[in-house]
Amino acid sequence: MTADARPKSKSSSAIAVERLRELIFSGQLPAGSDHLEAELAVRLGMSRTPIREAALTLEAQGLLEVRARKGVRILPISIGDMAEIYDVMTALESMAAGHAAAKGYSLTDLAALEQTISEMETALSNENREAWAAADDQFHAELVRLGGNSRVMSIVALMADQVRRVKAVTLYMRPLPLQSNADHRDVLNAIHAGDTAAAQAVHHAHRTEAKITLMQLLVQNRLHML
Amino acid sequence: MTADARPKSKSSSAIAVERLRELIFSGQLPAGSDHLEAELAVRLGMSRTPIREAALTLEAQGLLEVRARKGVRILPISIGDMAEIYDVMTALESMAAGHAAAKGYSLTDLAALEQTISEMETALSNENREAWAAADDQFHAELVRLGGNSRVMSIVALMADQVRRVKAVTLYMRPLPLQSNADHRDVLNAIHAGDTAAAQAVHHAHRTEAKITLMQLLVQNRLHML
DNA sequence: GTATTTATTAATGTATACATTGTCAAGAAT
DNA sequence: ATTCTTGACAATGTATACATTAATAAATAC
Repeated sequence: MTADARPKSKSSSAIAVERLRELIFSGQLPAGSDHLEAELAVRLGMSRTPIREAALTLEAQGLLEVRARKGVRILPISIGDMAEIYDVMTALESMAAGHAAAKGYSLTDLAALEQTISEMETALSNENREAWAAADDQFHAELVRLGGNSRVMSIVALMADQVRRVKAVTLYMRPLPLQSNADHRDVLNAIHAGDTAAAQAVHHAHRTEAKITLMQLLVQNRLHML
Repeated sequence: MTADARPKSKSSSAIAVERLRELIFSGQLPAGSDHLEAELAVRLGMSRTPIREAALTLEAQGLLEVRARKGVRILPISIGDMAEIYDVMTALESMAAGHAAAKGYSLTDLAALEQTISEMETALSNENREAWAAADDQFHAELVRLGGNSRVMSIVALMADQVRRVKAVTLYMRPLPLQSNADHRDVLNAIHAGDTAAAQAVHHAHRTEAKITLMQLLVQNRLHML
């Protein structure tokens, strides 16, 4: 048996997907901008073929759009888009919370969820918004995982991707989300108690509140498009 | 040269997506079967490139899987998959029904939905299951459209695609869905009355019932994989 | 000066040649 | 007989050449 560290050579196409995602989320490929395939190929040091395949994949994920003879356009996100995305997340995450409660998870099973809440509390007391946002993302991902529906996991992950750029902008505009954390703990408790209706209702209310807060923030700051 | 009157020339890639979908839904590419890219290219009369691009697209849509050196595999659907799919549809369609009720649609706005219900009634009295299934699909698509969330429309359409093959099998196994039609009319009435809670609740119950019926049917007939 | 037509061209869409790599089978060593 | 090694092969992954087409500019007619 070989003692190599399994470099696990990834395909250029997979690398292109990763790198393009990074470039989009970091803002190096700004929303609304157009980019020629050949240009991106040079930038990533590969031929047009894997770039095209990556573009197809990212188009299916809703991050960009390939337009004939105009290159790929990084999709901007409007307030209306955000409303749509939040509604989808609200519906699916609430269902996941309910299903999670029905599964009779032990405290051990819920340790990961508990962990993300602790991290959010720590981040809040340190007023570290970046850390809080990261832990919040993990909380929602873990909640959905506990729901046990792989399709819900995939869809919610796609929606979370689309909302990521907007969150980066709004993170420092709003007050520290103190109430948010109490909500999270309520959801955890309802799941542990096996109360499906409560888990679903509490999380639904939590997400609805978050949506309203974000919408107001976007309107007040004239962030109609990001 | 052939006098093919094609005013609009679609790309080979787009044609490949269409044709492959047809082949999958018609069962000519059965669930679980593997197919080499070169093979499909010959079959559709084009090179591997558009076939690969179409495969990428269809993979993102959850209809098949591209596996290195094994060709594309048409994804089978298990009972567990069906449960997941129905849960996603239930959550999103119920939300759409609620939102549709909140929009204060006039009878004119709801004419298309009314039309699909009439078609289902006609199909039922004629015991025409194919026509009923087609109208049922249209009802759900129209309901989601009235909800006004484009992402919900896309996601539900994807789920409906995945469920299509299974429906073709189960269509003649179950009794005629008489209750189903009454449910549809209840949903329409709730939307017209502007009763968001009722629209959501009634549709949720309708979908939950449909899921249970289908699950029992699959288990009883040992259809663990399709 | 304006508008219509035509020609150029730049970028994608497609075909094909080539590189890479896992699979599978045959054979050697134990 | 079994397992491990090795190597040929076959299929995808990638690069590149070529075809197609819509946008743009140029030119001509009015």
